[in-house]
Amino acid sequence: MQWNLPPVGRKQKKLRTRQRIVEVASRGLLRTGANGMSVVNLMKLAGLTHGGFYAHFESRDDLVIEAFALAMDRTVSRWNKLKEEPAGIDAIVEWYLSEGHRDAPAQGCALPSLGADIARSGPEVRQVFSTKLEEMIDVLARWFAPESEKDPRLLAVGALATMLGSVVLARATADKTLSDTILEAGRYAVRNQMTPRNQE
Amino acid sequence: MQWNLPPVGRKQKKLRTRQRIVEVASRGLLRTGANGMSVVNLMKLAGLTHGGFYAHFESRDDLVIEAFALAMDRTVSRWNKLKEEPAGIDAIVEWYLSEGHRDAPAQGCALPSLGADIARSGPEVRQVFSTKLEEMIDVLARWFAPESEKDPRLLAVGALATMLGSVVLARATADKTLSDTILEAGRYAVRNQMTPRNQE
DNA sequence: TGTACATCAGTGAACGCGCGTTCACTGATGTAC
DNA sequence: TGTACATCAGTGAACGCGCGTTCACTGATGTAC
Repeated sequence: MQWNLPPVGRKQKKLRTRQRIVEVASRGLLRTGANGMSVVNLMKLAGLTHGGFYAHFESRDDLVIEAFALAMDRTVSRWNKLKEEPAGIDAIVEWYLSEGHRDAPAQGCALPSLGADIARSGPEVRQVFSTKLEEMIDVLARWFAPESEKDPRLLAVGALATMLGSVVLARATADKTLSDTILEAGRYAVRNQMTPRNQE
Repeated sequence: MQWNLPPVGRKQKKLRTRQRIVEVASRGLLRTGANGMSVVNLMKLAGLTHGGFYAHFESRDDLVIEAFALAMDRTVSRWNKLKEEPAGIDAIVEWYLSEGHRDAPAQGCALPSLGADIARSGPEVRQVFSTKLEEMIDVLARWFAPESEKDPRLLAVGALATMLGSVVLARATADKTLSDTILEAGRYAVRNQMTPRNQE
């Protein structure tokens, strides 16, 4: 080899492995919570043994931060895709408050699954969270009553809080009828926030 | 002793100890999450050693269920007290979305702290949750636009979801300014839900 | 192209630790007379 | 009231287990010539 590019074969394979671990972790942690998955189980799901983990990450905490950031990115991407549809923000709201999203946390938004865990985490995790949250707010804010005298971002935050809160409640409820009602209540509440009454 | 009442001294003392453990646990778990506190630490906080735990509870899981139910009862009681005030439901909303509530999870509502954990728990925990949630909805529903064509309970659920979601977001955010804004957005959103626009 | 050596992603046994739970014990309290 | 015995709330050492992390090793891949 006379061209002095770095050797790519092994490095690329390692990078793909690393991405697979983060991917598997980001879905697993949404399902089990930030502390619900061991390094052993995680690596097993990625088709590896646990020892190799530390060739890719400094610690389990580091992986959790990356996995968590990826999960939030995935939601932002999904929203950006959904906003292409004619329904626009309605498509986002319908998806967020759907039975499908409620029943498949691993494929869904990180906020209902990990929000409380993040609140208990260190400054690094919370900093990542804040950054990604701003992104989510920005995506939503573009649809929110730009003619209103209220900051669209404020309206977006309210709608996001309503959606995530509804999903938390709907997932925790044992009774399916009540759970479905909660989703409906969430959809109704968000719709109300999208065209707010004038303030007296 | 000729009257055949049960001996009360020791039994009452034991009952008080048991209540103290549940009390300590209910506050500790709000702070740390359902898996964040060991039996050893819990008993230490209650001023005891860990061995005695099993004189009071069959297992740690049993204690968690009781502690969690107590935490939800405490919130219901607080709301019932707040509703005596002239401000009525506004007092509840103001408390829920206050900086004080955000910054003291152990003294607050169980939903933002434990909601996601409950969703991952067994049917017994979720059954308790559903029952207590219905109580919370009932308390809130009495204030919600009884003249509206919409079920007041549906409005109450929407407001509760917005409040709990806002507190989750506000607690997770690293940036205090953003966190305060989230609380404000929550208050604004809930106010909007209390007098919904007419549906077209 | 073929051969000898270097690299390093991934393996799996082993570590120290904290966990939930058990159990023989203690000593303060209750009961019997 | 005093004495002898029974009860049992609480103690603390010990258990087996799963955890995050370390490390000597392996064997496939890359490099040098």
